[in-house]
Amino acid sequence: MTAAAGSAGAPQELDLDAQIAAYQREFPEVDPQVEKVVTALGRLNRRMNVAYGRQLVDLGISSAEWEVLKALVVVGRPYRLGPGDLAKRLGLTPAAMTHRIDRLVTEGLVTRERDEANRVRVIVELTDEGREKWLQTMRLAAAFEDELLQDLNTSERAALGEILIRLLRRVEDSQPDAGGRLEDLD
Amino acid sequence: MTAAAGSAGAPQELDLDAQIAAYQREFPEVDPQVEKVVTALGRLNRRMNVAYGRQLVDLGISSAEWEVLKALVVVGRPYRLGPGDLAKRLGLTPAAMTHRIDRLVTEGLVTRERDEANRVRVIVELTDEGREKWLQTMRLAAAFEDELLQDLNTSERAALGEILIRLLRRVEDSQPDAGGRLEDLD
DNA sequence: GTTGAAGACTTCAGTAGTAAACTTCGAAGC
DNA sequence: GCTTCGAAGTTTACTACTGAAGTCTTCAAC
Repeated sequence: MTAAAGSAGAPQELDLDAQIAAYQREFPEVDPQVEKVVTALGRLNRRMNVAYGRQLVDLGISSAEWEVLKALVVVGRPYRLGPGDLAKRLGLTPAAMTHRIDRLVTEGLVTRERDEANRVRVIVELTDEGREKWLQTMRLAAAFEDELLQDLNTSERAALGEILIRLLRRVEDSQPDAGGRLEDLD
Repeated sequence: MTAAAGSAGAPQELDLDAQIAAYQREFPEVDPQVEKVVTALGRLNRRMNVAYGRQLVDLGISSAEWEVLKALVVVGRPYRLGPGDLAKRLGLTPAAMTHRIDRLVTEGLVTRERDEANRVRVIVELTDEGREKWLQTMRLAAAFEDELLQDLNTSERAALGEILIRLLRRVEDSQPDAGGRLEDLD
């Protein structure tokens, strides 16, 4: 889940086949089958992100805020991390985390306090309200995902998952980690 | 293709199974199979975007610039569009397009001139250099995509494409278009 | 015990985006 | 032929991010 926020409107996309045709016209060496898979993948992902983004708007938080809540929930109780650690996990600079935390504190979704045992450190902790907000996002996301996959039976889902994981492993191998900023979340 | 640019480093991600386990621990109602498919999809897409982004860095352009080149190439000769039309296609505000075009003009990848037949309008046209730059991105992207899909035989590729398109159709139906910004491209 | 270096976070300057105000050209009404 | 309206782009104000500089605490060395 990630996505959407601004609102200049969604891009006006060509039909998938028209897009592939344009690629073939302008760059004949392209393999249409490969391009179709890749383009569909990107487009599906984008649409999903738009959907998640709308759900977040309904819940009154931005996807930037959601990312932070998710990172805190995933580490488990007592739902604490330092700003620097959060920044690494989210792929942001510490400076950006400072501001995100400011907003979340203002909204009561996390607290920020100095670590008394080691006063250089700061501890960001999820509040009950923050945890509840995250649970709400999960309920909406799960409903959307169930609907999205409703046309696929169990074996199709398994096959899709297996192929995606195979592809994922291949990119991760060639991209041992490190790297360039990204855009989305899980 | 879209992606990466900044450089606070890539997010430090949990292992896929560990991530699913965390979701199950914190939100037991979740369907692990569904979550696995969705998470793998998002993660694969992100990794791909990182890869595309690196290629663009190597070629000396940003993904913002690349989006504009692509839109112009896709319309075909004489590779012309107005700023407003470009903004709609890319899902940006006209204001943002003004600045993107500024940069592209400075780099010689597009030209901007008033439409003499209708002096309210501006015409953005791809230069030969801009078209060549786009072709270079396609050559790199195609090589990466071939490598990515090398483990899949033709029927697996076809099956994957078919499923993705089925899912895409479902989201597009429930999301008749309109609305929230997005992040990636094709 | 004071000094110096390292680490963790924040602050500052610069960039790219949105939203909204503004400017200009073209078309229509009278 | 002037006036008004609308469409197309640009400018302005504000937000969120990066990268680099700055501040404050801790730890090690002397």
